[in-house]
Amino acid sequence: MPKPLRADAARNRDKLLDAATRVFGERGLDAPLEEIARRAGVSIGTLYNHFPTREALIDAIFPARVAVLERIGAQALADDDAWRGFTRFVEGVFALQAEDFGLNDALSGRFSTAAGLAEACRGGLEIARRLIARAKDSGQLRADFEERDFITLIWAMSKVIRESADEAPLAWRRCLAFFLDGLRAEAARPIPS
Amino acid sequence: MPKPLRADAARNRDKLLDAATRVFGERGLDAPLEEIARRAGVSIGTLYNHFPTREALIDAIFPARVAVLERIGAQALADDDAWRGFTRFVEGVFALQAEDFGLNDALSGRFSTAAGLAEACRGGLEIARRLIARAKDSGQLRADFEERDFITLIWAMSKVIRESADEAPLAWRRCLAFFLDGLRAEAARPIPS
DNA sequence: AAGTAAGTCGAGGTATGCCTCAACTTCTTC
DNA sequence: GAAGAAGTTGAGGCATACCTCGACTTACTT
Repeated sequence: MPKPLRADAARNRDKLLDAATRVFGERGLDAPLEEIARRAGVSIGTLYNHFPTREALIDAIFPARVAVLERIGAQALADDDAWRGFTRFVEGVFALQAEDFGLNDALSGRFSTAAGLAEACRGGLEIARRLIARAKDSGQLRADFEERDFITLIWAMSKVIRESADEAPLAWRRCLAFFLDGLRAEAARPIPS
Repeated sequence: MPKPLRADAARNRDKLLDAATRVFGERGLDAPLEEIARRAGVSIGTLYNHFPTREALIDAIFPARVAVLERIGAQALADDDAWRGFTRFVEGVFALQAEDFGLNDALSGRFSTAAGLAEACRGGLEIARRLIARAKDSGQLRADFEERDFITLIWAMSKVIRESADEAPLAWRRCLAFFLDGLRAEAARPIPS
């Protein structure tokens, strides 16, 4: 339906998406749009011509990246061992976040105004829900761990990832290991009110 | 040594500290200084007259707040049960952070350029170190938990606290409970490299 | 009560980043 | 290759926040 772009416009659009992916990846979703335009070798006006809002740009990039998570989740669901599937999924998600500050922001809910991104996140959460249920059913994941706790975990780890990126880029793995040990059914103690 | 302030200046200084405490508490350490001046009923020039940099203002407020942590830590060290002391300290720290976004920023290392604050944090860490050692010695805290993991935990929880403050102000307690269950010696599994 | 040091004020300069639009350039079509 | 549609440009207006400085006001001293 949308009429085809002129050749140069299509080229510029690609350059913009490319630059945006890099800049968002390095600096997060609130990186200055002017830097994206600069890196794309294009004027700020052209950026706005293609993507009238920051959300539009985000929506053009991140749903596909989030979809990668769904693939990881699908593989995890195929794992014989429900616990191993769950942990591999979680580790996979954070490993991706560690390489891409934009994805990090995207998953931790900043810019949830970007409709396509929000939709993709819902898809990812759906898979997470299934992995959680399966790991609980197998008796390996503690019974009181819920979907909302998964979201909380994403918040927690996203900060750790960002904060330690320069100094100790593997710190998040240690932190996650501790956390996962607390999620095993046999480690569970009642949550104090 | 510093000659005494004129009466009105001392009053303004107090009003500024008061306003800054509230504004930092609500909005974090990067709150606009002009709002602090406004809330103090004083001009921006007066703010700069008393506190030439943001750091000076932070240093005038937060060392005392961080010192509260040391008191909590001292109480925790007095607890018969080393594990209970450790967990009470941790919970105490985060409970304070939950009430004060400024303290939250302060402890998670933003504005570590503020010398007095950094010093106070070092003091707090010293206590944490002792609590950790004691809880490990008692065989209750897992042996591979280190001081740097405590710092990582602070990063993690600070984000959870901030993010959930509006929607679910108790989410951090759940998250912390899971995490602490993973810190018990009997829950510990080797950390994957 | 006057003189002066101390303190206050706030308009305005600087910087960053958002976003627009009228003039210009380039592609495509016939 | 001319005309028109499509796309690009970047200066400039807007907003926020930082920070300064010269004119003004107030408190203290004698």
